[in-house]
Amino acid sequence: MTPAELKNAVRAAVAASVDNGELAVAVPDEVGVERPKVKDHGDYATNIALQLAKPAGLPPRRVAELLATRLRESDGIDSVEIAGPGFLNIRLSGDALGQVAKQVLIAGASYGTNDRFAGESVNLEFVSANPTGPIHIGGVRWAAVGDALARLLQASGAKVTREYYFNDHGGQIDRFARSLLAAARKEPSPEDGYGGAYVDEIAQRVTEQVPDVLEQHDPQEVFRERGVALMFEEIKASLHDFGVDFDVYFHENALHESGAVERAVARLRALGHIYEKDGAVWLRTTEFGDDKDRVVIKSDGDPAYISGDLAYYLDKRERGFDRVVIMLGADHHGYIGRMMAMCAAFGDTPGVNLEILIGQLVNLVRDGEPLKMSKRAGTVITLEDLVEAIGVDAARYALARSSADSQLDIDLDAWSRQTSDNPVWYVQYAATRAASVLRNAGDLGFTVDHDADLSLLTHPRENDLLLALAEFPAVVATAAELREPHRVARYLEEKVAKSAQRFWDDCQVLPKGDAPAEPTTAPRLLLWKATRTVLENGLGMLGVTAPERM
RNA sequence: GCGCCCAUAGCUCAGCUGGAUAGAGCAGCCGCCUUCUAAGCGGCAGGUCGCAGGUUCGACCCCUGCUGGGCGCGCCA
Repeated sequence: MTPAELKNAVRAAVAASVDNGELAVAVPDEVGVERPKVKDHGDYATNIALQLAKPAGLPPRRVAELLATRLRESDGIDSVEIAGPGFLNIRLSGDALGQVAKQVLIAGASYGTNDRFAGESVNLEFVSANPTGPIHIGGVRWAAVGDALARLLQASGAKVTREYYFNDHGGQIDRFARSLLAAARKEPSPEDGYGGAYVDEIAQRVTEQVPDVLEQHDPQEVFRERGVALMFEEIKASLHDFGVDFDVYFHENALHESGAVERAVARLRALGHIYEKDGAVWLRTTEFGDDKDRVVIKSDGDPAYISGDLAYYLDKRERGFDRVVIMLGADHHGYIGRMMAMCAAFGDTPGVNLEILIGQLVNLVRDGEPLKMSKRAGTVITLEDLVEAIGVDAARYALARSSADSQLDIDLDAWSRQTSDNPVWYVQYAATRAASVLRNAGDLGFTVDHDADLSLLTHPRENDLLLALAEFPAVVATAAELREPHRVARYLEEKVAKSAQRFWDDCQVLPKGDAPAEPTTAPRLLLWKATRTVLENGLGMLGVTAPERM
């Protein structure tokens, strides 16, 4: 019996009591069932009686008694106790819990998927770093978290498009081009230009592609075009090596060249949210909660930066996305007000059609001191610096295991150590132990038998592990719904890997030496297979590998 | 001045959106390898959940005000 099935049973008990006239309440759509912190409180607990007591006009314990009586008659429930103010503590029968392992095997790679976002089309935009340098550490957090979120939403039934906004229109590109030109001429970088060894590298490569570039009549334009292209290819390659690939790379230039900006402004004008002042064109965002109105077309006739955002949002909606999600760094949180106002100005619902997630800053720490210098990028710490220090798996896991709402320090020494103070190793170690049991079983001629007698899984360690595996689909759904992939990482560490390690220690699976198989051999093997499946699926959602051996 | 995020064990962080005795990992101390990976497991110790009020049967969680830290408030992009 899974938690979802148990919820249905509890809800059915409520419905039955209502039908019978014992409870005068509306049957809730969803009832909560949780794992109690204290083991004595059973396998699962629900506070539904406390919640229904007030509307029913009955004491909580009286409601609890009514529900307990009915629940005790349900299949798969061993006992129901009323505790404290009116909690229902539920214990499952051994076989009902054991069936979870079998269900994991049957579902296989799809175990953990759910239909929370079925039928929804979601556009996730993240990283979107400017092609003026290697991808910096701020963008890396979203590379890991955003990609994990994409996987979680997909696992929850959504149709997800990963999108990267290629900011190739504004003045920072000109500064980059001037920096490349200066480097090629062996001159110092301009005051407002870009520094770092990579500028010299890119300038060098452009010069190799176009040997006479400095003799051309507009060399800066050559450096701009080719330098940006090279930089962008490099960014794509680093992200690919990091396990992150985008479905759409969208060019800001396209919005300006196609007339999309003008169309977006015209649309807003028709809706009555545009006015002119001081020779510029303004969007009345204050009408929708922003703290000041925003210039859309500058007095010199050039579109302001936000006009690209207007057109880009409209374009995404016209491409059919129900939800447009944008993930930004903490230094961009000031955009939320104007973006949400813009969304409302188009007649959409902020928070539903447009969602903006803010990730706080990440520091790389070595010897207790924040890293300040990068080999290639000067004072900007890059994706390469991180991966070089601790590897892709540790990097992705370290970034994905903490809430994006909090600033994060990544201790490079701890995460590069191949010991137990490195959380990703702990989870991967559990996964390799599962693999090794299955491998050794195969060598001994045992196969995983789907018809194994799961009622023999009565050891407390087995019980705990089964309960942990049963939680997975709900963890995935919650993580997707709250946009918090770190819940999956914590679950894998604290619930699955922990329970699996304890199971390993206390429950020998394979017979020793030449001894014949024990009755528990087959069900335990099946439990290991289910555990391996959950660890693989869970790590997979974070973009981390589950090795066969370490 | 205004706004966003954060504050929980010595350190790094969870806490399932109001429930039972606040949880992990590391660091510290004590145990466990005569067969599936000891990169592990068990135990001990460690807390005024930043401070002060409020809301209610019940608050780490919600509200208000402080304190401290990070980041922002352009006709830049």
